[in-house]
Parts: sequence; C-alpha cells; structure tokens
Amino acid sequence: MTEHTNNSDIDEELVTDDALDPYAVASDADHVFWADAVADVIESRRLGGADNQDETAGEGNPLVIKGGVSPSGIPHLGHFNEILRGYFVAEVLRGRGHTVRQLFTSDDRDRLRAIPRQLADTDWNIVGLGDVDAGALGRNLGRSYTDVPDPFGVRDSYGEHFTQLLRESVEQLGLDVEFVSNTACYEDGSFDEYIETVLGDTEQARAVLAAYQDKVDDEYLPFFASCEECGLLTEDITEVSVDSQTVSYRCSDVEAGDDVFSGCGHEGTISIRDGKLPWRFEWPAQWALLGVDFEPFGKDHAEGSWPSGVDIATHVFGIEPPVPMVYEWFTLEGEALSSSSGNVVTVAEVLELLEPEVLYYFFAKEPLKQRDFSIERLDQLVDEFDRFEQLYFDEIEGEEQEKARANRVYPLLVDEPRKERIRIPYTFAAVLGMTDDESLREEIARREGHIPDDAPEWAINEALARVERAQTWARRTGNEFDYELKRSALPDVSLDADIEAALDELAAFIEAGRDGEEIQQKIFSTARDHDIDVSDLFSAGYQLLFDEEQGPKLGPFLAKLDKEFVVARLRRER
RNA sequence: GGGCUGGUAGCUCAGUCCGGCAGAGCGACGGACUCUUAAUCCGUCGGUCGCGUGUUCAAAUCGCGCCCAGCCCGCCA
Repeated sequence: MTEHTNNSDIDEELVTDDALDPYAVASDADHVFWADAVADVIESRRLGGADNQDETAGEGNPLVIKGGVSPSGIPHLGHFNEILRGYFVAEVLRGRGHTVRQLFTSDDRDRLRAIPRQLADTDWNIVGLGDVDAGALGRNLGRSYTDVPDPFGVRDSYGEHFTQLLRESVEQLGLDVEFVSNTACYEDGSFDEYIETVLGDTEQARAVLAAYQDKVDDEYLPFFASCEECGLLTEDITEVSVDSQTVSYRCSDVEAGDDVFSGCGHEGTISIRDGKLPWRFEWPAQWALLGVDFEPFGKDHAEGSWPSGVDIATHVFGIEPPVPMVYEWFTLEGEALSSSSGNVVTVAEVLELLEPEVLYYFFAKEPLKQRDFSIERLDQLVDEFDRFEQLYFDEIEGEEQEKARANRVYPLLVDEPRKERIRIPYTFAAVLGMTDDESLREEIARREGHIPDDAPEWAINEALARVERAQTWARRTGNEFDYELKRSALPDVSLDADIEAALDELAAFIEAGRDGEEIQQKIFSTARDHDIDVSDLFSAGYQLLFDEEQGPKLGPFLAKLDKEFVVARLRRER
C-alpha cells in the first residue's frame, strides 16, 4: 500500500488498491519475470471481474497495451521503455492465449516548450541548432508539435518528423505497434465526447482536479485553445459552449512550468477540435477512447499524473483506469538521457553495436531498478546476455533462480531459440575487427575455437556480423580494441639495432613463403638467436603494423597479409 | 516536504520478497597449451554484505533508527 499524497480529498479506496499501485504491480514473489506478475494483475483486473465473463481476450475484444511520449526531439533509448516494457507484457499475455493490441500515442498536440540543442534529420544525422533555422523554431514555442513546421522541411510538422523517426526505430526492432496521433484524435472528433464530458460538468472536473492542483479555482476551465492568429495554445478560456462544440478564448501569456510564452492578445472562438485538454484530463481520455488495459510510465508520472488520472478516469469519465506500472529511468554513461541537452543514444546507434536480442535483454530487466546504459562497458552487457543464452541452452551451470529466469525470458528475446547459433565473445569480436579481411576473421575465429567445424552457414554469418558491431564499438569508444592495420604509411617507430636485425631475418624468412605456424615459430626462434626478449620482438611487430604495443597472434596474421607488404614493412621500407 | 532506487570482491552486478555455509562475470595473479596473444583450459587471491540496533537457534535477507549516492514529484507534460 502506498500513500500517493496526504491530501484528504483523495479517494482512499482507489489509492490503496494494489492493482492501481504502479510500484506494486510488477513485484510478485511467485514469478521470476516481472511481466508475468503484471499479466496476472491484468487478467484478474481486466478480464476476471464479476461483470465480465470473458476468461480470454479474443480477436473481437483484445487487451490493449499503450505507451506514449511527446515527439519533443530525437527518440532515444529511454523512450523505448514506453514500448518494450509493454511488449514483454503483451507477449506474456499472448502466450496465455489472449489477443493483444499494442498502441503508442504520439502526444503531438502538446506544446513545444524548449528547443533541443540537438536534432536528428530525416536520415538520422544528428545536427546542432546551427544547422537548422533555430529562430523559426523559437518563434513557435508554445504551439503544438503538429503546428510547428518540420525544421528539415520534409514532413508536415515538427511532431510528425520526430514521430516518424520513432516509428522507424520501432520497425528496426521488428515490433508490431500501432501508432495513434493525438492531434489526429482531436481533429477527427474522437475526443469530442470526452471534451464534452469535461466541459459539460466543469464543477465536477474542478472538484476532482482541485485535490491535486491548488491552482484550480472556481473560474478554472480545463481546456487550451489554439489561437487562430498565432497558433499559441492559450489557457485563457473565456466561454464554453458545449452545445455548439466551441470555446472562446483570449490569447494571453502562458506560464508552463518555468517557461512563459507570450500571447498575441487575439480574442476568438474555435471548435473544440482545435484545442486540447490539459494533460491531467487528456491521459484518462486516451484510456477511455482506446480502452487501455495496461500502461507503463516513467517515475515522473507516478506521483502527480497517475493518482489524478485514476481519480479522473473513475469519477469524470466513469471508466476503470488501466493497470499501471512505473519504470525507473535509464542513464547513459551515468548521466540523464535528455533530448534537450543532447545526451542521447538512439536505437539505430545501439543496433550498430549489438544484436537486437541483447537490447531486448536490457529491457527485460527489473523495471524499478535504475540502470546505466554504458557504451564504454557494452562488452559487459553483451557478455551477460551470452551467458543468459547459454543458461537457457543448458550449456553452462548456474544457480537455479537464474536458470529459471533464463528459461522464462530468453524465448521472448529472440524470434526463435536456435541452439546452433554461435556467439563470438564481444571483446574477441573486437579483436577480429582490426582486420577488414572477412576470410581472415573467420579463420582466426575457427582457430580459436569459436566456430565449430560443423557450424551451419547461417550461424557463421550471424556470428561474424558481431565483428562489424564490435569494430564499430571499438572505434566509437576509442578503447583498447580500436586499432587497425596501418597499411598506407609506416608508423613512426624507433627500434634497437638488434631488434632491427631480427626483423630483417624474419622478413627474409617470410619472403621465402611460409605459413602462419612457421612464422609464429620463427618469431620465437629469431628472438632467441638474437638474444632479445620475445615480447620485444612481438611488440616491434605490433608497432610496425598497428602502431600499438599489442595485437593479434602475429604469425598467422602476417601469413594472411600480402607477402610483399609484410616483408617491406618488417624491413621498415614502407 | 513527499516518493523511488542503490550501497555485497579491484570493477559490473546476482542473491534480499520466502532468514539456513557469501556468489557470478570481468580484472589481477600463478600455471598449462612443443609458443609471454588480448584466444582456450586449470588454479589462486580477493568481501566487518553502508552504520547501529531489535527479533531469532540462525540475519546480506525481517523490524526500527541512521549515513551516503543517484533520480523523480511539489501543480509543465
């Protein structure tokens, strides 16, 4: 039981109901996977009620899972909580025989409140404000995202641009999610009846909301109008006519949080389809319109919006609120994800670094724990996933609980569990990434025992695809795996005379045509013959090839490169 | 003022709901592999489980009180 507020006006029965406690829903001792606990609550709450005989949600009456965000800027990893948390619950429910629709509302009638420092263009290039007409965006502050022009001049609006980018990420993840535009719902009249309900009994609306917001007084009218003259979403509603579905307004300044947006002073009358409900009413109206059964949301909504939403759903719209779930926010490299500040990582970027199933795995972890997504330490996440996968296939030992968890969750991460799949350890894949020669990559991976002799072709191809990703990771982070063959120019290296003599001998040996093992042997014997430390000779080789102190197993690597280049390089000629 | 999460090995974390020998991966160190790779295999080191207190035969785990860190809400969405 959680007290959301100490305001005595609030309906005690509602807020003490565990099924409506967004912190309690996902915690259940009987399940190893949180989504199972959530599904239990959804079944008992939304299907098993006394006035509902349906035990299974079928085609005609599916369960509805929703998420949603404002299209305020670059869609980043954190936004995918709204989709992937719901996805796992949807999959669990489908596994129990229910039909489930997964929806995502783009809250695109919200106001543009701040200009992000970074934007992404139509092709996902991250650009700064200097690359767009920032002044034009600034003049549109306070207007709906769908009333702000697309800064890249391609799509109909700012809102549509960023919604489309989000949709592209969803498609990349192979998810089946129906997008709903809030603006479209206003424009086509879908919200009419809910607006009429709110504006038709403003006494009731005020009475309910007043328990949560002190600014609600006897004059308060819960509606924003889009000014005909300047487009500002103004809150100064002077008159409401439910019968004619119009509101009159004065375009006054708007204070929204810390921001103030100047109104033009225009007075006019508009259709209710040209305005919007305040968020506190709009959210429950979405539940009512779309029949939402479950909705995950960030902890920012847990204390204000959610309890008031429950109250409004129940007492204003007369519906059951959906089953809720709070998720904690991710950080990126320890810092808050933020579109506006530009500390973001996109799904497209992440998928260049790891397989989709690893990203799914990240989102399958406990929702209430704060987690850091660290690109610097991405190898740890991938290793963890690989281990999880091996637990599922009984390839390694593990504690009972983690095995149970792997058995339950792993099948939800992949299209189809395939025991024959091959995973090259991520950091080793990064080592392989130092050469662009694909046959050499495969040969080294085979030699090191990462690819079995009887491996199917598809498994080899998928395993080697990780090499590209790990290479991208190494280059992006500039870490210790970020080295590449310095083929075009001789690195600036100073070597002792005895080392140089050994290199010359090695070059002559290689020039005669030798295989990898022979060369490897020769490195050791040459070092002995010249009475130098073996590691110094290896180091000299790595410096000449990579400008690094260390590298891959040298003999086989040299053998795979073109002989002419290797000989010349060892002789420090080019 | 309120809420959430975390503090367990050098690092990242599991275990806490339901009390029963303190765990994993990585790193480090040592060794093996005719060979000092960043591979593979074997092994070793490493923890007053944030602090205090209560309950208990038994506490990382339950109760109470603290400390530290991060985040959210306090009327924007």
